[in-house]
Amino acid sequence: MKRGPQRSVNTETVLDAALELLDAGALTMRALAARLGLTPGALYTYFPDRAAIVTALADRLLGQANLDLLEHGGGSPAERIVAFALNLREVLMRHPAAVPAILGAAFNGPVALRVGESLLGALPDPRAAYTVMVYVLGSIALEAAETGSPVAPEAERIAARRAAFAVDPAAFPRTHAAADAIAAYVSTEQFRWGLERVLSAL
Amino acid sequence: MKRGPQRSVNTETVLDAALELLDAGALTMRALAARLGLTPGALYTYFPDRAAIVTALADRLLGQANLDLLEHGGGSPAERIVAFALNLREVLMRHPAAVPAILGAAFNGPVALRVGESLLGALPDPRAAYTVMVYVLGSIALEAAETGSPVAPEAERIAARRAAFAVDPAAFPRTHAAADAIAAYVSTEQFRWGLERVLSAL
DNA sequence: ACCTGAACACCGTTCAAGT
DNA sequence: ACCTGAACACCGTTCAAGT
Repeated sequence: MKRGPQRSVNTETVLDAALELLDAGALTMRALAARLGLTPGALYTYFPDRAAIVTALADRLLGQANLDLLEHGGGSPAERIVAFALNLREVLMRHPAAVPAILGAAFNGPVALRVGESLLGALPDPRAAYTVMVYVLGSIALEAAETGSPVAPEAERIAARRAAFAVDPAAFPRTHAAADAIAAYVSTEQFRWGLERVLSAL
Repeated sequence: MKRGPQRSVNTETVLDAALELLDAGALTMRALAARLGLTPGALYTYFPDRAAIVTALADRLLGQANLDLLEHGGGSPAERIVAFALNLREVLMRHPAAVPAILGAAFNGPVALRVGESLLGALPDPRAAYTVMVYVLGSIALEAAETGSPVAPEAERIAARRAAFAVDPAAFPRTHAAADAIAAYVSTEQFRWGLERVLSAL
C-alpha cells in the first residue's frame, strides 16, 4: 500500500507525499520528512513552513479541475459553468481534508486567478460570478466537512446519513418529514439542482 | 484589557474564556487552563477534549443569532430569511476564527436543528432551504477565511482588499477590470444582492 | 543547495493521588 | 466532583555544522 522513500526529492515529490498524508489526516512535518527519507529540518529547503505546503497543495488541486469545460466546452455559458462545477466538485471531493485549505487560500494562488478570469468570461457580472463561487465552494465545503478519508461512494454516504438521522418528530416536525431530502443534501443531484436554480437567477 | 482568573469555574466560564482565546488565535488547553487559574488536566472535568469545546462554542455562537427574525419577523418569508441571514452574518463575523468550526459542526448541534426547522417553515422545499444555507454559510466562510482578529470595519476591509489587489491586466483583463467589484465581494451589499437573487429562484 | 543532529518551545491527553 | 503534579507522546521551527 505505502510506497517507500522517494529516490530524488524535489518540490513536486514533497507535495505528492504531503497530499497522501493530508488525506490520511496525518500531515506533520515529521511524518512528511520520514516518508521522504529526510530529517524534519530538511523540508525547510523546499518550503518556508507547513502553511506554504498546504497552500501549494490547494492551488495544485484546484489546477486538476478541467478548465476547458468552462472555457471551450459546448452549450450555453450556464451549461459550461455547471459542467465545470461538477468536475471541480469531483476533483476536490477526492481530497476532502484539503478543502478547508482551498477555502482559505481560495483566491491568492495563480490557478485560482485563471479560474476566476474564465468564470468572468462565462458570467461577466462579477457579483453574479461571486454568487456562483460562493454556492459551489460552500456546497463542497459543507460536504467535505462531514466526509472521512478515504471517501465512501456517494450512495453509501447518503444511506449512512439517512440511517444516522433521528430527530424528535414533535419538536422538529418539518425536519423529521424532510429526512430523506436532508440525507440527500450531499448528492450530485442536490448540487446540480441548486446550482441551476442559482444560475437561472443571474 | 484582560480579566483575571474567574472566581468560579463552570461550563459557561470555560466557554467564555475559550471564545476569547479562539478569537485571538490562541486557544490551547494550556492557555485556557491558565486563564481560568487551573492546571490543564482540570479542563477534562468539563469537556472530554478540545474538539468538544470548539463544537460547544460553535453551537453557542449560532444561538446568538436572533431566530425571531426568521420565525416571527414581518414581511414575506423571503424578507424574513434575508433579515435573519444578515443578523447571522453579523453575529458570526464577530468571531471569524470560530466560523470553520461552525461549518464543520454545522448541523449536529441542538441550536442548528432549531434554525433548520425554522428555515423549513419559511421555505418548505428542503432542497431550496439547503441551497440558501449553502449560500449563507459559504459567504460567511469565504469572508471569515481572510479576516484577522480583531475584525476591522467592513469599509476598511474592502479598502484594504482594493489596495492589495494587483493582477496583470494583459493576462487577466476581466479580473483587472472588475477590481472594484472584487474588492467589494465581502460587502454587506454583495451578500444581500446574491441572497436576494438566490431566493428569487427558489 | 541540501541535509543532519540536536535542541527550543511548545502541544493534547492521561492518571495516580489528593480534597 | 474537582483539581494538582507529573508524565507520555507528540508538534513546528531553528541552526550550527557538515557535504
